[in-house]
Amino acid sequence: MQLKNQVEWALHCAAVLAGLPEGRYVSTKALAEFHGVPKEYLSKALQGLSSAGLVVSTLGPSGGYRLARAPGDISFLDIVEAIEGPGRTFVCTEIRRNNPCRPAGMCDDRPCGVARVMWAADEAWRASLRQVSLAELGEGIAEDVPADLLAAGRDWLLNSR
Amino acid sequence: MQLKNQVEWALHCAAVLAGLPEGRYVSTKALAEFHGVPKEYLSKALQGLSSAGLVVSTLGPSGGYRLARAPGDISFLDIVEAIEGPGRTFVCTEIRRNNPCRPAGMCDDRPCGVARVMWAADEAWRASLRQVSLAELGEGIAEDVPADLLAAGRDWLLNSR
DNA sequence: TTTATTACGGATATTATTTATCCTTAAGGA
DNA sequence: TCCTTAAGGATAAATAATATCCGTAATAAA
Ligand code: FES
Ligand code: FES
Repeated sequence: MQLKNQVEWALHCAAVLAGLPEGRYVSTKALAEFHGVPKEYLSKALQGLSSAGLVVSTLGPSGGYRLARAPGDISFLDIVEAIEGPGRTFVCTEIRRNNPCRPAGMCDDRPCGVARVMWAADEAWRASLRQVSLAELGEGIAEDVPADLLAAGRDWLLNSR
Repeated sequence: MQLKNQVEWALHCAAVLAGLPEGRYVSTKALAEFHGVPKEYLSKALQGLSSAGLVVSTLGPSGGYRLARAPGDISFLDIVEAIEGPGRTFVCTEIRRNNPCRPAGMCDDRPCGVARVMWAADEAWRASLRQVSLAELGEGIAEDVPADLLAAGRDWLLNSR
């Protein structure tokens, strides 16, 4: 079980957009070249973010994407779910119903004990992702990479047309 | 991203084995019929449990599988990892290295800030699975299904040859 | 007004993974 | 000796991930 590579791409794109001056847009082309990933395919990920309402797009020259909300109001979970969908990692196919000793309809209203545990773990994962925002990601990154390099990246993106 | 259906099968098989009297073995055939899943394919999952050291197998008539340890000493994580492997759900392909503004080798020793957050969530998921054992699963199931039905299932499995 | 640029979405191709079946081998019990 | 069983390799089918291509409409700049 592995998350799609789009998740890594989308998170990095969101991180980049979070560092931009207000109101500036960056195109798919610029984001793709900056991250070294295929433009057409990255586009699908960005469309996912867009339809989830996390980013806003605009057409035409100097168009592209910007965040729809403040970085502090967008969580990792928001982005991961925009790419992966809202489904759980564990899906129960109700194999307990095949048990030859089980009366039909037996506690069908209650999820299976196995599923309850698996879904609790899923929820722990989600909770962990929900509590980190793009703003906090930015703080973490600022500790790793010097301010002048971050500024250079910003400039590269804004002037790459 | 979705766990394999084998995970559900393996967990249910383990739960069943945990409820059996000490020293009794149950065959793949019986487990497959009990759960209504294809025998040959379930066999692969059981082989996974076996090579992970979670169950012990024996050959010949009245052969099959039993747990290798007490139910209290086998966690959900043990079983999930036996099927899914030990890998993380988020894999970092180091797209930061493609950043045209980044000096080569820049903090390559430290994982990317994005990966750190994703891996922390992975760890939360694992921790959640690690802290529930088959014994605890058994307690949860005993609350859902009456003792006589559990006994009937046990008998069905032990006499199905 | 024209032109270049862009997001969007559908169609399609390629590759990898999951799911499943089949068959041979060797071990163990009756 | 014969039947049952786990183990494991080979292979096939179905599904999902990865990727490319192209047409359309919107938009800003020239
Ligand atoms: S029946 Fe699906 S997890 Fe138990
Ligand atoms: S480079 Fe892989 S998560 Fe940042």
